Amino acid sequence: MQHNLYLYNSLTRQKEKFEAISSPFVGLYVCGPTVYSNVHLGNSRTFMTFDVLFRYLKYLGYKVRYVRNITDVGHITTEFDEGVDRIGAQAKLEMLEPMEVVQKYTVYFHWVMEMFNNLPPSIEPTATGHIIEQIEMVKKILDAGFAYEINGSVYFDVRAYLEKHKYGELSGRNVEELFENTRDLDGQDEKKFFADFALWKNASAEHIMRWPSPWGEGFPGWHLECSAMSTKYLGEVFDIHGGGMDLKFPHHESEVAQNTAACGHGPVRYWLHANMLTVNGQKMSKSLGNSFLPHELFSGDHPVLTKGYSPMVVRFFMMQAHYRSPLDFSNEAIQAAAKGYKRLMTAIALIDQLKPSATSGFDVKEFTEKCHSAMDDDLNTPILISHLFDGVRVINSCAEGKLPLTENDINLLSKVFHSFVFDIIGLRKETATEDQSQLVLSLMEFILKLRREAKENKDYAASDKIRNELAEMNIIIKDSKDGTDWKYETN
RNA sequence: GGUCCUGUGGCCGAGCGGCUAGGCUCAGCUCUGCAAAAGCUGCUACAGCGGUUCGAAUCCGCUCGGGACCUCCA
Repeated sequence: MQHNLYLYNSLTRQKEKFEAISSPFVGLYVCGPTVYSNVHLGNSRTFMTFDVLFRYLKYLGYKVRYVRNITDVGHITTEFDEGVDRIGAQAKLEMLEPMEVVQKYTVYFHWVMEMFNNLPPSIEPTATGHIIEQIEMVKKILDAGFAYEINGSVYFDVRAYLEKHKYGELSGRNVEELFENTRDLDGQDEKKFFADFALWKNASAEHIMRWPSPWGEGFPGWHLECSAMSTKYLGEVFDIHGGGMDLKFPHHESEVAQNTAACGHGPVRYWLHANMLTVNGQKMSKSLGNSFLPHELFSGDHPVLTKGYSPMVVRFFMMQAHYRSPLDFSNEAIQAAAKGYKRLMTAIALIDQLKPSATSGFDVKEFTEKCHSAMDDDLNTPILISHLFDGVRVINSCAEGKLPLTENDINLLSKVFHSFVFDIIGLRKETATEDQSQLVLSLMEFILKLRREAKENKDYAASDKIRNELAEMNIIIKDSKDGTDWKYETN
């Protein structure tokens, strides 16, 4: 595969050239949502980030198997005391069957992914659909001597693991230091060591979600599903694993340990972590009350929001920041993004109307290469977008007859813009279901004729009235030398 | 308290040793009946203090500020 893609690998803390294990195939695993509540905007940012990676790898010609799980059991709120399963807890709260909870929030999740134009993953496995695989993995880890059973639960034995392997490499953590900083180690815990984590939890009498296992009825630990499912669908070693930064520890660290314990080696070549979305400088989170849901952002129906924004404006807004930087949400910032997005889309629509010249005043090849190298540099979408706006200026100048472009260059420019804007960044046109029926076209022609006549008679009150009234119907009038254009716009 | 990241102009946000990021905002000009759009020009930057270097927003140290993680988190 001919390319020059570099990705920042959390494991080595540096950018590395991406080399697929068995090109042209690439295995990509991304930690999906725990479907006990609606995904919020911060979650969406992570999935958008890896959607761009998925898209770019495909653009480069790779055959990507993109696996993104749905966590529908095992995500425990606290591992001390009883261990409350998030799905189970929410089921009680809403008085629903756990699988109703799962279904409800999975449907919302899929809707949001579609609204943001994220491509569906190749496989979207659920934890409950892979109980057998998880039990098998627990057995393997037990057999290897890196886990122990107690009261029907099985825990990963971090101290035993530390004798042969490192724990904490990915997140840069030192277990001894963790120990020093963890207070209140009460003796109530069944774990032998504070850093041990559950592979399999015994289900108490009232626990709804339960499966038979060699250790009695129970349910799998959260970290285990990713290990089991990534191994099943991508193999013992695969190319890329992604997720939000807040999953680095303990989730991903434990995943590495489980795989290493079961197979003798780490599972992943490149670990990628997306940074957080903040609101007023603080991580978006439910407990802080600063999180809002995608549909609230679309409608503007939330105290934090001054108005609604379309999904593509939101996506564009996210793409203007690098995925490894925190991104702060504010009304002002997204307002600015909305205008930028419109400017970009308007220019793209203009490309096909450009009139070719015999010569070109712009180097389209060089432009294309710049766009490529931006993406090659660890998916630097903000730089890519800055280049695209250089292209926007070129398109607009050409449209005004101030800059010549050959027919070949125009075609090339059109191709490049479509590739990067639609295929790679994953924006899509948000045409406001424009009614192109003959009736509408005739009526508009008639209205514009009335306005032209008013203008010719210098009856500007009338012409302005027509323009203003149309604007209220979201029909935007633009006068130019050649006449008057109109278009229907939303937002 | 520990580990790590970060501090750029009115706002957002790249850059990571020398070369205009870009978007939005604001001002002027061109176009225009006026708008809008577009083009051109301009306006404010690299938290502070030291150090390394011919040269630092970029490397090092300290100070101050912000954030993430340290078994809920995308």
